[in-house]
Amino acid sequence: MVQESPTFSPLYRQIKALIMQALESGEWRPGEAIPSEMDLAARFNVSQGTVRKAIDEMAAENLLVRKQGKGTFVASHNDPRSFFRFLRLVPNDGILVSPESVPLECWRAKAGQEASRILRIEPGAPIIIVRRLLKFKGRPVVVDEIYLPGETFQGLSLETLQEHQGSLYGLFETRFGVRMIRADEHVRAVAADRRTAELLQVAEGSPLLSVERVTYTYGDKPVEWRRGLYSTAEHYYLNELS
Amino acid sequence: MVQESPTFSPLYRQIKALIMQALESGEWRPGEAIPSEMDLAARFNVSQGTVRKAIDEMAAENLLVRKQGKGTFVASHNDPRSFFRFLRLVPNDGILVSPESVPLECWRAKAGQEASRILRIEPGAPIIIVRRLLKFKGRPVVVDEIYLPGETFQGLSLETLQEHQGSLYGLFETRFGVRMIRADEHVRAVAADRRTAELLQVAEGSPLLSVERVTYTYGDKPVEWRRGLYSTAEHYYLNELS
DNA sequence: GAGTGGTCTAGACCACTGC
DNA sequence: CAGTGGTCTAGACCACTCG
Repeated sequence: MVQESPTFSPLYRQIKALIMQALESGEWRPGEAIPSEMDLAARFNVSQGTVRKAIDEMAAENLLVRKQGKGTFVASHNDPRSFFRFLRLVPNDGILVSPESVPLECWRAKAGQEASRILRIEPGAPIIIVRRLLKFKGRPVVVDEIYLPGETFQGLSLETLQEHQGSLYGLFETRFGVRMIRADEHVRAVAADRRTAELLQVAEGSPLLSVERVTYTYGDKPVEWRRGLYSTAEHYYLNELS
Repeated sequence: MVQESPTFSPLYRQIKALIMQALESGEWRPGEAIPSEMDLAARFNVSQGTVRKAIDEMAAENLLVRKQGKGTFVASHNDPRSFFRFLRLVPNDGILVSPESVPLECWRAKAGQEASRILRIEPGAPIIIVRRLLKFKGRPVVVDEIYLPGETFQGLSLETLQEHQGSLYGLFETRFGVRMIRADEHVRAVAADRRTAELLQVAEGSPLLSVERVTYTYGDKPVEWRRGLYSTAEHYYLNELS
């Protein structure tokens, strides 16, 4: 037989793509329930099992959350269960506490070479830069410098950041309709510069974790570039390998 | 109706446990094929679909590897595809190269408080300590100090380590029958001590990544505790968040 | 009790591998 | 061509949630 399908894609993946598309278009908002498996099966003219397999994959990727007896929901960074999804910092004693976010600065700039390459925008395109402190139990532990494409985050200001309760990605979701899906982190050890040392109340030159993160939304589109400097005297960066 | 099953466990999980048990008992060795889904279904008196779901989970946990048309195989650290499974260090230029492992020392000792707690062995029980260097393109990048329970790794010597080609976990698998399944890593930034600085050819006091890893075999049994010091001038520690 | 996701089955057919 | 994993279906029943 002739191989007719060099790009063969099983039905459930096509269904997945359709659901993805609906998600991306905002047909269902974060936190809301999507239609039942039976309804989706009817809509796409496939069996429940095929829809199920599509949803299985999306649940595994943290795009959807299943709740037996209730329905399937669009994952949201405003859901308490997602708060620690992207923050891998754990206190030495192992007892997790929610950090307090202290916005320091927020200003406009034009994208330089690096920012334009990473965020895939034109050099010189508007960007927004945010600096903030993360405190655990009142103690400063992380300094973040966050680069955002200005077009996507129009109107973001220090006031917006200060008013908001909850996680930054929760704000991005509700205020700007941007859903953070996945991220890559590059971790290095660096020496604290003077300014950072003061903010984190450590000695100048003391070793800090440098965590560079690029965060992506649907379609692997980068929408955030940030560099965090972590003081790892009282905390560690946890990674589970399997 | 009365809730008869507070500890309800679906059939496919029971099957998974049985397959796990067979794996653990060594019924099939790393790299070997396990019986076909149909055979297992017959053996356990369930449908193929149920076996499939059990295997699906185990494949997702990297315990088994499926190969369409060929069969399902026991995952092995001697498989080239698994070489980088636990090493998250990437060169700045992004081009992966296999590191060269240089064993430096290997000696016997008795477990102190920390080692006994982490490896869950009696204080004073025999342990083996290995020090080694990891080189990329001839340059030293990582110093590892590895603590192993003596009982499990009887006969391990510097010569064994030097003779062996391939990954350390591959050696553990073939020589000692120990399969590394998952690991937790605690990452911090520290200053290079004099001895480490010399080995890594960096200045004393310069910042290094400290990567503490506890590695587990079947049944979440810890079988390795190691501390690595990584020079992150030419490499970074990569973590993918989702 | 109605509606949701979760499990289990049986059978058909497809895609890939190797003899 | 036989044997393997991979897909898809249809239907039955279970576990959970909520009104």
